[in-house]
Amino acid sequence: MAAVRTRYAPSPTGYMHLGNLRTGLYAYLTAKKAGGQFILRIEDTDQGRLQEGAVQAIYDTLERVGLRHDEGPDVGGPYGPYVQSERLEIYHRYAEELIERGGAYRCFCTPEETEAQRAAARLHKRPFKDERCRALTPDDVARRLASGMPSVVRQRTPLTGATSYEDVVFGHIAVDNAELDDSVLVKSDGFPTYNFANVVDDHLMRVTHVMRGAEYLSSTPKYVLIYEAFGWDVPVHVHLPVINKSATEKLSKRHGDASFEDYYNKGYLPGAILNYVALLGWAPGNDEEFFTLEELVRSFSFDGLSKSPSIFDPVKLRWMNGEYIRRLPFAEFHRLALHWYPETVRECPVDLLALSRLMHTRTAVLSEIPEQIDFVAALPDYDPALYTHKKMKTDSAVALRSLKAARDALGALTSFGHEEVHRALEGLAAELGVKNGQVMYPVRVALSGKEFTPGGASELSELFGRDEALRRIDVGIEKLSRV
RNA sequence: GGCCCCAUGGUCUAGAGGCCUAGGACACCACUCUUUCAAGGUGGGAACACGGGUUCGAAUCCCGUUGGGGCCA
Repeated sequence: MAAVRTRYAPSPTGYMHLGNLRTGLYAYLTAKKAGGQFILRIEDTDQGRLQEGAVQAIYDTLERVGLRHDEGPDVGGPYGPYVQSERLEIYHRYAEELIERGGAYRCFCTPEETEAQRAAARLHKRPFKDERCRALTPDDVARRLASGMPSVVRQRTPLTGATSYEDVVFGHIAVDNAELDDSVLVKSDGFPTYNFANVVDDHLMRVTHVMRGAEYLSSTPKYVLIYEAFGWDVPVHVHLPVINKSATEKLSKRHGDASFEDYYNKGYLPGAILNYVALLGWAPGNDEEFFTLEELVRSFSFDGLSKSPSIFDPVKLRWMNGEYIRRLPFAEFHRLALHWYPETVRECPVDLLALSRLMHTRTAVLSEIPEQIDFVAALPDYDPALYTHKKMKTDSAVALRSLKAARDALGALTSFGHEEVHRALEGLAAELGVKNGQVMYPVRVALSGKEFTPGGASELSELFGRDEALRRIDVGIEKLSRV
């Protein structure tokens, strides 16, 4: 049996949405699991929808998630070109051959005429087959062509019989040929449609497993007919369940939905995104849910693919990203976090490593870092009402007393590590006969001006160092004195 | 509308006739740890769409209904 070859064939029409990425991932896994080749092909025949920079975005995304293609526009390969707009000659040649073989015909109808036939077909509840152009003799065609009449190439779908194929995930799919429309294969501008280009390219590029979204499930019989008309082997088909945004909406790149770029730019790790997306529509058969790309290659199997569409859950992605971040070696987390520390924080005298240590378990998404540390470079102005906290049993009087005592206690420390500070504050609470929180909470608020912070009073004290810590406590004392 | 496909908690899913008192994960709730918030630990609520068959036995097989999705318009 020939080596397994799969292809990922995105259209450069915008950012890469996650469902698309997952299709690429599964194609990659299928090829690599079998030691075969993974091909990248750019499907840019829909010239109207091309987007500037979209091809680059495809390269960048594949690179970031580690899906390396063996053949493609940038790396070359024996079956190029790998960009459809550069293959026009090839499509024309095969279109002619298909016409000769009876699998297609030239249609000279104007859009109006076609629409009229369509309407008539609809009225009779029949699929659209262009009876007039189907009946044209070779001479008629030659004459019209010579006179410069514009034309398209249409698939000649059989009037009788049935066409079927075995889909790996959906099983036996069959349709009556009489139900099929004669769709356009080559447009009047000379560009092929997906319907034609995908078949020609997959065959010429020796693709063994065609993997694509389930939305193609019901048009695949038409493609099978084309393979058969050419006398080509029909590749294995693997249709993947679609990923929806909600029960009623699907993920669309037009709405700027879940695109890889969006998540990547927000500080999601490529590995986490890929891992999450791998599990939408595929399950390993056990309870594992963390996989590196290599592990996916090992575990992946068609058996685990599901048939029903799934809904993309950003909340679970966020959780998974948090897990990935927590599992990062500390040095690696620090390196990543640094990019998200504002200039003011990077330039202030706090120990950034200590800050990162506080942030490591508290970061689910990198982009959420700035707001969590917005009190570090400068103490924000805050409402002294913060000092009143029911659960901590503090009010302004308790807080004021604690802060004053803490000021003295901390001022006397010779070492300002968080353990020393913690011990000192604990001792202070005992001395004052109050609960730990009645001292800790006000100190933490004074240090940060915030209700919630990464780390508590002692960690923040160490972070700021004695001078800054005492200064902030003084500000708190002053605020409370004015209440 | 025609054709194709799908159907386990809110979500992702395990389950390929008895192992199911339906398992895991996210989310949610409670408790715990505790110097706030996270993280961690413990516990909890929550599903086989419905109706018929087949079978000693069905989430698992068959048919229908309902619901959802896709393709062609």
